[in-house]
Amino acid sequence: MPSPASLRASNAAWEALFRAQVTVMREIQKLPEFKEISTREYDVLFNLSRCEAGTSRLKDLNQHLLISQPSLSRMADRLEAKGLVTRKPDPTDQRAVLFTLTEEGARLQKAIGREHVKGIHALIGTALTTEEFATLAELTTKLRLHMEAR
Amino acid sequence: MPSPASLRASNAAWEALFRAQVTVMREIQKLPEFKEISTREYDVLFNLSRCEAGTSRLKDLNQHLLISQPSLSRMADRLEAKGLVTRKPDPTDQRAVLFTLTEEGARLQKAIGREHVKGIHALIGTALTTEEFATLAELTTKLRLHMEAR
DNA sequence: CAGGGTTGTATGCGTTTGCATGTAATAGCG
DNA sequence: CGCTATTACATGCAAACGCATACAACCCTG
Repeated sequence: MPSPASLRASNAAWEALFRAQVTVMREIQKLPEFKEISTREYDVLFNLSRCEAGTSRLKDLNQHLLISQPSLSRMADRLEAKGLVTRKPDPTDQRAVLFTLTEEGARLQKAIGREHVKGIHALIGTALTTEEFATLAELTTKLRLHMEAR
Repeated sequence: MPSPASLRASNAAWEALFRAQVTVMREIQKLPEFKEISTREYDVLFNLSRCEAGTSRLKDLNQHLLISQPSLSRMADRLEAKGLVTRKPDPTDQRAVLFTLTEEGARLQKAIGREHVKGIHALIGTALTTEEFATLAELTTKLRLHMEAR
């Protein structure tokens, strides 16, 4: 049975984190860089760009996203149709499909990413000090790693 | 022109915050308390419960949510059909509609809220110390308030 | 106090989503 | 080995979403 103080601390933090995320994300969605593709689609391209050779299985990619597996499968259809990713069978597992950023996809991701960096900074750059941002990054990273290790 | 260090600090923090939110939210959506209603619907009930007399205009409510105004209007239809909220014209502005939690709606929100507190704690309670949670809450609250003041 | 602009909500419509399920490949167990 | 369970992805279908727009009430300026 956790102590009331411990319950309150973790809940207050999650609540505050979630509200902040909603507030920032509302503004991010209005930024010009997300006229061409949605934030969800960009998130897929971004996650792919962090993978070895811009390649990932759909399952592994899905792990880092909020959308369901069927939704990701269909989003992959659309991104493929736009020429931003390719689908290839995984040679080591015939069930799996490897998604890879095309050159075009990688280029678009980088272009949007650069704009996005400026956009984020314009939105929140003066909200906290550099030290506070660093602390925030540390704490949220620690939180995420704890979840992933569960 | 912001310094590169400032750009990096705010972006790294947002990136880490966002990833943590995705990771935690993925697990939250699987919790049993969100079988009956979705996390998005709960979020509406929760926000309403924080309003004076459980009442808010649709516009004001929408300010705190990621979904669009038309989506909220239709979600209100569904919540109304389930008997969780009521719609009444605002006497001070005939254009506006006041949403109010019904007793049933307030009861459900509290019941889910209580479960949710336990669920959150089970997910992240041991990820950080109480002091770290407090710092995280402070920083994310400061970030949100900065956004709202823009 | 008229007339055009603005604001708050609802609705038509095409798109995206999730759930349930189907299919094919792998893993694991006797 | 063979047979069932599991895993990875795709697809049918209904629900939910966002965009554009309609509509009505307010507001404001002359």
